[in-house]
Amino acid sequence: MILQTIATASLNVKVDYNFKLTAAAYNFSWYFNGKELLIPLSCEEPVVALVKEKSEKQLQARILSTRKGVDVDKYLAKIKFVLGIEEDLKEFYNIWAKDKLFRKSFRILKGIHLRATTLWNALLIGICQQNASFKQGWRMLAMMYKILGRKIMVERWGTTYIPPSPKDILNNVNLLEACRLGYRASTVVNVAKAFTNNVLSEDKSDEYLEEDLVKVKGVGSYTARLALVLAARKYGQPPVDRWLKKIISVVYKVPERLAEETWVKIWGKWGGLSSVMTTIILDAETLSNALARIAKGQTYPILESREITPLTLWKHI
DNA sequence: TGCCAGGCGGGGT
DNA sequence: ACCCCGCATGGC
Repeated sequence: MILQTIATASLNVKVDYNFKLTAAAYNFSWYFNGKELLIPLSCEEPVVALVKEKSEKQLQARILSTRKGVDVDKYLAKIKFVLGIEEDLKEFYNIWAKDKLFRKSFRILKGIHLRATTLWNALLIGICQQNASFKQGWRMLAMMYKILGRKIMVERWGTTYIPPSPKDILNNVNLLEACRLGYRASTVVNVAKAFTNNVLSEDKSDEYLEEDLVKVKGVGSYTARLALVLAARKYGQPPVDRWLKKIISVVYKVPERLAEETWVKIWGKWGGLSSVMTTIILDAETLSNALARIAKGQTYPILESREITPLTLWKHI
């Protein structure tokens, strides 16, 4: 069964937007090939979108499925939200251009937006980052897609994977072991149960607050906040892990206990976006390497890096 | 080998 | 409100 194009649309971009960086950041090879971006839109049907640059300020989106009668308008709205092409970051840029830690990356990264994902997938991403290196976390997530997700064929693209649904996880708990999640596996199961019990619902993903998400055992403040950033573009409460806490305390010369407060003072309502951007700026280097780069003043990503970084992940996995 | 890491919860104070 | 520890797994 091959997914075929059932609709095509042009998307006008009105804000500062760098498609390639946005598509590349924290992505896998089965979703981005350097030119075209594949966005999974629905696991049931299944439906995906393929997006590429058409011209300056214009993207082309194709919607692909196995049947014709899908709700094109609904999916187009979803594609726009995922891409963030209506997200105005002017205020964020004003801070970025002047901030001590950020300013050197401004020219390189201006126009990058975070791609949004589902609440469920955002929680999986967060759980995989818990007490693990950046590489280990993304490898764990990749294994979940490959082992528990749905492998599908897409016309003029090839193979891709749809992330496993909560049901897929609960029906194949035995396969989680092969994903090498360690003790994080039980948190994945708890979150999957929360979705199948309707404690959490994808439809309400933009209504949730941190306090709603941390009710799930294994989901703490960091994971909840990261999920709100990635699923709802809620940036008000920044995810601050040990890595970022230390970096903030070094760069701004404050005790670690004041790191979050300092971050919010600098970034205001954009703190959550800045937290994720910091990992991109420093190529998600391990803490000691990140601090060495800060000391050298290398506070911008190496776009052509041969190592695995947030912006080159898609070349490796 | 034996540490330790982009968290977390449970148990202490 | 804090502090402290154990925890699966992989990397060095």
